[in-house]
Amino acid sequence: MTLTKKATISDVAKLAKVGKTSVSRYLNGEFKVLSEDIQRRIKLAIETLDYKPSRLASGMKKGRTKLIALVFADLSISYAMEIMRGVETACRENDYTLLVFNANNESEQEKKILQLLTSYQVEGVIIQALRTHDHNFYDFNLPMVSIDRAIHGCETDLVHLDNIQATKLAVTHLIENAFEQVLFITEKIEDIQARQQRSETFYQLMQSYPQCKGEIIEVLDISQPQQIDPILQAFYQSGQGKKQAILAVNGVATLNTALALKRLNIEWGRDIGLIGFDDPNWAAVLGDGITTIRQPTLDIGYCAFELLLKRIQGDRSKFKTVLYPGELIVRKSTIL
Amino acid sequence: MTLTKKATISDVAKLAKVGKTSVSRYLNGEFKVLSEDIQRRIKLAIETLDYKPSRLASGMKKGRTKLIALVFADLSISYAMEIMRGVETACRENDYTLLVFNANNESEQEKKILQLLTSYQVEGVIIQALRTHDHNFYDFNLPMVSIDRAIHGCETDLVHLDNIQATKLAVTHLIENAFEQVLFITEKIEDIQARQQRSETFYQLMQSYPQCKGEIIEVLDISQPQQIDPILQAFYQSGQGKKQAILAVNGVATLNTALALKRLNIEWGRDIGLIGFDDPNWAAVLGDGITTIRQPTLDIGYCAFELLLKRIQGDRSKFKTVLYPGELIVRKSTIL
DNA sequence: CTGTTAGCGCCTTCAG
DNA sequence: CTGAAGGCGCTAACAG
Repeated sequence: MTLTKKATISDVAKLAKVGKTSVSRYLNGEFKVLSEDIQRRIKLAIETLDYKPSRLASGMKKGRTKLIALVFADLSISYAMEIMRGVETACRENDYTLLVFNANNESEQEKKILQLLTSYQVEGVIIQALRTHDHNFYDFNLPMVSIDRAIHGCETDLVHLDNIQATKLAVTHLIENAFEQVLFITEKIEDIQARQQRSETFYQLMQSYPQCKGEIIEVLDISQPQQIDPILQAFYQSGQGKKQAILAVNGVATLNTALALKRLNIEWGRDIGLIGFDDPNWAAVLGDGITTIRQPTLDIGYCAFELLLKRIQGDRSKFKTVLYPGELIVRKSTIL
Repeated sequence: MTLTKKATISDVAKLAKVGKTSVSRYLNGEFKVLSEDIQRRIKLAIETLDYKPSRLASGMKKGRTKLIALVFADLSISYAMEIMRGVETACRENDYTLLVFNANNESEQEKKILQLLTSYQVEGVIIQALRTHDHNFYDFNLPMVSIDRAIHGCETDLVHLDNIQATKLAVTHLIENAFEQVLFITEKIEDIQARQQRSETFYQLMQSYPQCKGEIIEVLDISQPQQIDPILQAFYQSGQGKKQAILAVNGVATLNTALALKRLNIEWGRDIGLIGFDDPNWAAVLGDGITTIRQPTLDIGYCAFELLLKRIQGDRSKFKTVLYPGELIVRKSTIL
């Protein structure tokens, strides 16, 4: 219930009748160089004063703020949230604190954020970059690890889903279930690595299965019915009794595809197959469940932090790319 | 591409051939007290040195770190995410930076977090407290606004859904649609305010409608089928031709209720009515859509920040509670 | 208008 | 083992 000013290290020192240095040492766990007696007195003083060391001050002095930043291209997708949970968990376990930023899909914003980071002397950054950026990442002298996408012209550790393996999983599943015509539907690919890899892998894999025809459609705004409905309709009508499926590039695409199918009165799991990347919590309950390829998002976030921590601690080894395998979650939507 | 040490205010001052004070003033926008000439020189120096002021240092000096904290009881629910987006947006617009914490439903953790906050000298806190806490919030001398739940023994500004109005919305809708038996299903209420208010309001409202029988069921772990399935089954069987509906206390409850109904082969929108608080993105696509009461989550987050900012800026007025009205989103699940 | 002087709270020599 | 002195980068008086 201290209404008094916040206690400082000097207050503690005074009360414990020791030098500030000893208190500082105590705070930093250098117990071997402190007599039992002094430790006890300091401990007591700290408790009675309810003293909390200022990380600002110590951070300024040592340059170690115990702050890391997490920068998202778009915070509004549930995927970002899941990643964040992983990072947050790792932070908590390692006594780091998380600054969260949302570039909001604006390059200008992303740039500003990066500036801010140096202002706060964060020790490192985990970033899901906005495509291949236009501003310079490379004059950015901070430990950094990327998630999802490599940053052009700026080598970093990188962690993301093994898109090739994951796509293979999806395609194999479709082939095994005797689908004869598959539409890969994706948002504007731009230079977003996951979308590129998934669509390319899809394209290449389909070559090896003559019994099944693959097709890729890139939609500008996947949430616009007028853009997506006719495409799906046309695809469906082109089926002519063939067994058809749709593969959606991510959670958003899956949801919007499902919505469109509803509007068109095409039922997945009966009229058509549906499978999507990401495994949002609603996937199990849409219709009789939608088959998905799940990403280990928590692990990805956690791993990103671990890589970052190593860099912060001085790891100078070659940049790593950590790929996490996807997991196929089979549900009714692909069992026609 | 500066590989050289980070520039400091002194470097700028030296290069611009002015005093540090002038640079400081420049940085703080006190242009009226600076000659054009000096301003120009400073500007130039800052640019050539790529100087970025350290918020740590200035924060330490002025006590204004431009940092605020957002503390969640549970970061894993999508509701938290949406709130966060609102807060983040407000932060961005006001040049504040967001520290995000997850108490992870552990009181111990929440306590630690609060400690940390003072370490970083955050200027304020937005908190979704863990129930009525066991540790002391009130010796916590920081601007603070709560979301969702009031904090027992610690008055703060508070912003959340108008649960009374929202519940009324739901009940009225059900009555208007001639339901005769309604089950309110909720997770363990404990002392979580939203759950209390919703269930109590439900209970009271039902008194005024003799034509409709209300019932409240509190489930310990709503995601456990063995806990929820038999309850729903029993309720359904007790119907005897009456028009029945289920009202779920939040998004999680809605989802789990839907899952259970699926398992029990009871179809919402046909066999039974279903309506839930919160409006998660999947609500529109579960079955033919689930009727919901939507919370303006973005606004709630945004508003929380605004209230906090006022407090930070010295507002000492009486504590406010801001209630946001819910919005009824009618879908097929309540149109039998 | 401008610069000098003290610190903010802490950590790091460097002598005891 | 311990403490005094100096300084991290910045700002707030106080002089000029």
